[in-house]
Amino acid sequence: MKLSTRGRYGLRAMFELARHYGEGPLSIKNIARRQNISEHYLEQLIAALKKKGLVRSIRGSQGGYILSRKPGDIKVGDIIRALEGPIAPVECVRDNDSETCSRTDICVARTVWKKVKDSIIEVLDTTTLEDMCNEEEKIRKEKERFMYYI
Amino acid sequence: MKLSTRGRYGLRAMFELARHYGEGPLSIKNIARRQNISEHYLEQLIAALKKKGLVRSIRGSQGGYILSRKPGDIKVGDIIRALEGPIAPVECVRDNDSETCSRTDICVARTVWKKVKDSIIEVLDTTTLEDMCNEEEKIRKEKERFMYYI
DNA sequence: GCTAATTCCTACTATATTTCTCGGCCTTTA
DNA sequence: TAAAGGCCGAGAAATATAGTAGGAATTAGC
Repeated sequence: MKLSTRGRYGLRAMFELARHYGEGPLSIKNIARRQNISEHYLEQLIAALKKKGLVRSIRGSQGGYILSRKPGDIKVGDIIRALEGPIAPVECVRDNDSETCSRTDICVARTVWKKVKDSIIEVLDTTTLEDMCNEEEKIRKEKERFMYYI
Repeated sequence: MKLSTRGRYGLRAMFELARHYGEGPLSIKNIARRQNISEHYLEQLIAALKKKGLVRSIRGSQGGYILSRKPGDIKVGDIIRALEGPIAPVECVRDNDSETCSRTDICVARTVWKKVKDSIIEVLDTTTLEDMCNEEEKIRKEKERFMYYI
């Protein structure tokens, strides 16, 4: 049950954009270098993010990408969904409708997967890019304090 | 972030064994037929489960497999781990040690994945095969009551 | 002891998915 | 008008998944 690089790289790229929110566009080359991701590959990921309206592009020289809304309004879940499709450990719990499986035994497994799905979504949809920025700041300060005492 | 058939089939097979716990061994052919899984493929999955000590085999004619302990003592997490390896959405949170990433930005993403991992494990390790059997029974009873009123 | 049922084992294959590359066109700023 | 940078589609390479094939070893029952 691994997340592919799409989701991982994508989140890192979006985090990079969040860190520089309000400072003008960041180019793919720039993001790719900072996060150590293949440029062309990242291009495709960002295209998917753009399609879902999470980023806006500015074309031409000195162009690049910016978040389409403030970091606090972008959930990690939005990013993962944009890049990996619906969040669901198995197909049969993808949609939230009440379709029941034909066989009870399968349904019981389904109950487990449903719980897993809900718990994943709970985490991803209660964490925003802003939270991640705050977290980073916290870590930075802790490190600083640590250095002080050396 | 999908679970492969290994985990899905494996859980269904184990559930099948749980349903028949105490009734003697169930052959692969039997399980495969009941759960509609390729025999040879299931064989490989069960081999992995056996290696991890979750099932015991009885060789020869009339042989098959039985759970190595009672359904209440087998967590869904045990099964998934046996078939898919460590439960972790990304590599860097696989082990519970305190290895910190060299780059802070990655670490922040890591914090998110760590939370996801913990929430998945929480669900999978608090659900046993017995729970699934009880769940099935509950569903069965509900259906029965429903039929009664028609 | 023979036969049928069944586990056990190793290898192989086909397909799908993921990850990344290539090359070129279009847009905008300096 | 040149350089920076987004946009786009095809496809290559690597890896993982899902399954196949075939046969050896073991045991119950006759």
